[in-house]
Amino acid sequence: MQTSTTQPAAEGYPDELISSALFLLKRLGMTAKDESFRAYEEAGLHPYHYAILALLDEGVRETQGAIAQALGYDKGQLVGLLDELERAGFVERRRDTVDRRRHFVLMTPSGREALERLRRLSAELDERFLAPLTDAERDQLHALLLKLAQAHLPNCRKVAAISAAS
Amino acid sequence: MQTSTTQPAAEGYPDELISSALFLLKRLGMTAKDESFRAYEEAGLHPYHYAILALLDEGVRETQGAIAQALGYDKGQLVGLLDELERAGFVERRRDTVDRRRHFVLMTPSGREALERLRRLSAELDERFLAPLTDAERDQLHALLLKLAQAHLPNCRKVAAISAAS
DNA sequence: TATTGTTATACTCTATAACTATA
DNA sequence: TATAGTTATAGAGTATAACAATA
Repeated sequence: MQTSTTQPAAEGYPDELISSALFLLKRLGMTAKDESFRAYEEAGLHPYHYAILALLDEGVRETQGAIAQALGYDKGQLVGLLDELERAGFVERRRDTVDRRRHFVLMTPSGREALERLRRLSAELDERFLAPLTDAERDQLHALLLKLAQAHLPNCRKVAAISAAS
Repeated sequence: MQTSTTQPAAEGYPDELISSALFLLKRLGMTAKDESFRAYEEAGLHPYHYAILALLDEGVRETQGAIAQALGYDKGQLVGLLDELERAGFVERRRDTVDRRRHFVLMTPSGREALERLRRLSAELDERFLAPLTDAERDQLHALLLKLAQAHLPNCRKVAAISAAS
């Protein structure tokens, strides 16, 4: 579709939007999400699956409710994600013997392998998306986003300890 | 809901996710989008309406197709947005007399007033969301996001000229 | 009666594609 | 035949709420 000759069409976002950090954050966040989804899809998984496996790898025996809370997912949504992971053989659900309403979720050996693959994929995506930035700029960006995350993402609050320690 | 005593539940995102700038960008972008939507909703509008009015304020006579292209919206989606703006009296559609398939979109005086209000709202939202950052850090963040935007957001490409000029 | 996990439902957002009127 | 705008449809993603089992 070539630009019409009878009218000088606008070529992109208005300047006043581009000069808003929040606007850029929203658009870039959506773009990053879309690109991630597509990339994970080629691996037959979703970023959510990666988050679940990464959480399980932290060593704590997690019930479904705890997983949903830690990742900020709806518990109904989590059921389907765990179904998929279980079908793929990456996790197992095991009933808690002392409280039979609860199910612990355990990662299997092949789940650990999948996690490794997902880690590499995640690193590639970071690398690709942040390619325009130098290493120093990437560190800057991460530090700034972390500050915002601690204020705005309830599930990032605990990082206060981490960032203080590192 | 208090944490159960029988199991040490995870309290938030896994560290490996938090250490990814892309992960934080995605989550913060979604949060920012949600908060913006809610705030604009109280004003009876959407961020998209602001984008459209801001574009029209740049002075060029825009057809609907040009608006959709400039903002990256689906043309079918734009129809509804313009309907709402027109119902509110903020824009008018006027047929192009030389090519009667086309409609120019013009902002009305009360549309200009609405734009002023939306600008104030947008500034407030930026201020509120970036509150954890100093002025210098906000500039840093904006510069970094702009670099990424020029690489990843097609409709931000033109800013190369702007940022070089400023 | 409250809680864990499951299922069903509905609602938003978006993408696609059919449709009209004009060219 | 192709294009500008409109309308209709379908899909993904998400949130809500009803439900069964257990406490």
